Amino acid sequence: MRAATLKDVAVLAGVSVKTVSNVVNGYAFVKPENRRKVEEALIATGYRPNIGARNLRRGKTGFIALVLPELSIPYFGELAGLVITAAQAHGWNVLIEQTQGTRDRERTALTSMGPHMIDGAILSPQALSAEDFADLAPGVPLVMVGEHAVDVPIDHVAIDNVLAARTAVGHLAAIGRRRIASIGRNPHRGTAALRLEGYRAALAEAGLAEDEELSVPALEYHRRDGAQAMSRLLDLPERPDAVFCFNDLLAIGALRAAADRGVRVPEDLAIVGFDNTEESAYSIPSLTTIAPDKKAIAETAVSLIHGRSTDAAENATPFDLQDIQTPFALEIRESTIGRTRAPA
Amino acid sequence: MRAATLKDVAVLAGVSVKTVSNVVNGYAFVKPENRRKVEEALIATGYRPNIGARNLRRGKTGFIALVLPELSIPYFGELAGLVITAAQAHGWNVLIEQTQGTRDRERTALTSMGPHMIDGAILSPQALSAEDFADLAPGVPLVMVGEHAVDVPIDHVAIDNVLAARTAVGHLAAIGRRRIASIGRNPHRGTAALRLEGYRAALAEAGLAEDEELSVPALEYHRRDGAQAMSRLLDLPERPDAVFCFNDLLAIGALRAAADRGVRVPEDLAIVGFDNTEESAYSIPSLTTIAPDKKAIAETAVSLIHGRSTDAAENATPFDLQDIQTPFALEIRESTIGRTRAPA
DNA sequence: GTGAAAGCGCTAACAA
DNA sequence: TTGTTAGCGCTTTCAC
Repeated sequence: MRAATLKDVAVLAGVSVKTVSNVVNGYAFVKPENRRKVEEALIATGYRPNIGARNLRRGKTGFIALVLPELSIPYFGELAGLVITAAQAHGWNVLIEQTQGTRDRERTALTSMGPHMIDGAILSPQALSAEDFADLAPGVPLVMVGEHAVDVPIDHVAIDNVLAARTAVGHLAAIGRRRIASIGRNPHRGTAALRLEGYRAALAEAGLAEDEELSVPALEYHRRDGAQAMSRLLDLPERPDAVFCFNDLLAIGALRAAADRGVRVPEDLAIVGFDNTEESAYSIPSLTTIAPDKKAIAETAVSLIHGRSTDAAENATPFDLQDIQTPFALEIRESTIGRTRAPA
Repeated sequence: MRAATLKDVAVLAGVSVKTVSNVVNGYAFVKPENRRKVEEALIATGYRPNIGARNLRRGKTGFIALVLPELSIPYFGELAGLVITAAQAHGWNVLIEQTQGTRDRERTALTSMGPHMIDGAILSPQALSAEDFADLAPGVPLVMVGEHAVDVPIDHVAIDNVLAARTAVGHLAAIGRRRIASIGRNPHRGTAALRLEGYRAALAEAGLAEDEELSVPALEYHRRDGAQAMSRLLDLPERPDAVFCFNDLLAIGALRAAADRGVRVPEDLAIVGFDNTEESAYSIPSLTTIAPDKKAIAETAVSLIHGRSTDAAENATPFDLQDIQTPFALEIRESTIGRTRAPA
């Protein structure tokens, strides 16, 4: 049984397609009698608008793309869920593109999505550099979340990474730690540079000397990398008494490595993470972490695209680049101050 | 600058749209000279096909829906990533719909996706019952993963839940546990019934009596619910010496509740989870868990839809309902056998 | 208020 | 081998 079209409904209701269309789209001025007839026919046929056709006609697609490394990474899973919810409020469906964080796949994700495919894109780039943005689908509103490739004239939504890192490390200093390490240095990640900067600033503020060998790089930000990096730190002749990890996964790995060596957290070693993934509230010990307002990030990013995409259609506000900072908080848990209470 | 259309390319190349279309779609018989001209024009214009228009014409949408409770739940995040990858191989994009596990949202997800919107749907229903499937978009291939609402003539892909649960609980019995609890009983989840059945079968096989109060229900399958349920079990006058949790999140919560009470895992209490989420390999202690082959689930589900959707178009194999079982393994870690080695 | 008809960009019959 | 053309289902002028 072929699905009902507008025309089928019109025939059944004995009116024109236009009238049916008016009813379907909530146009106010329809003769009550006709409206009734149409509504009946709508139900009788089980009519559902063909969104594709509508969008083709309207010149919009009804989709936005969300380009991120991997959905299996908790932070991105959580973020994606929030983006989908936020997008729904604007009538958008979300196409998710996974890049594994490679520059190549980030490029193709962006270029393959023709301008017809999507009304906009939100991306969390890991490896993309300025030049890659040259041949982007023009006219597609783009917003970057999290990472910030400098020198690229693209809207951006994120927390203040430097301040957040400073806050995290400041907390470690405030509880009396003196030999504070960091895990996550990475020349290819924009945020890594910012978090490292915040880390250094906090050390300086606390009057602590920086020790090069305490800043351990991590190429990937998975649990495994955190465990490896932590192992290296624990092999040092003079062990750190605290470590700031650039994300929660690294911190979870660090926690694991510490446990494997019999190093007590937080007594011997305090650990702070970054992202406040749900997992961090239940690890043992639970993880002190920077909690970005992910909902705000998702909603702001979607709103920006929404604004741009209607702008573009109408009177085109020319070029007011947005760089929006969303709130964050320091969530203090057992990995820095020890057992206090069971998690909620 | 308006995006280039087929017609623009045709004009520039000095041929007809048909020829351009032939080139774009890889049709073999095009005069070499024309092909060259078209290809040049393609590049010059930066042409990108309008997928929406193509699909409208072809009567397909190029999308499949993935309907699941929440992307922030690790199991679903991981599964979604795999589904997206598998779908890509068939040229599909994936629309993700989050239902929060409520029947209402599951219903609307399924019905709102008109048949025009999607070529098929994969769903992981939590609360949907047989009658809800009555008014589904007809003609849209559907496959259920994981949960299995009985009496519904819909393709299904999952592991053998009874056997998996039996294996998990059998393992607990094999390491000498005698008072084995379970967390996750739930009248509204199809899998819960199966896992409970496997739990009971394993107890019987081990010659262990079943104790009603050791089967604790969980309405949600989040970490918090696992912690609450575990607390209840630890309040019992006669505590269990092992617990089988119906998913990893419950197990993580149980781990946390045990730690809060000073109950040692696995010495005092062995814990087994279900799903083998990445988190379970890094918890402290790491979690013994049932590891379903998620990749197989994702790929099988997508293949089924693919088969159905081409079937439907062509000679319609009438009705051979598929109920496919994918492999699983028992991943034995510290939460049942104690410290052995650091995770890889 | 409503109908007729054009056309969004594409594919595919049919002709040439 | 290629051009012409009719729609896919919808929205939207423009008449009436």
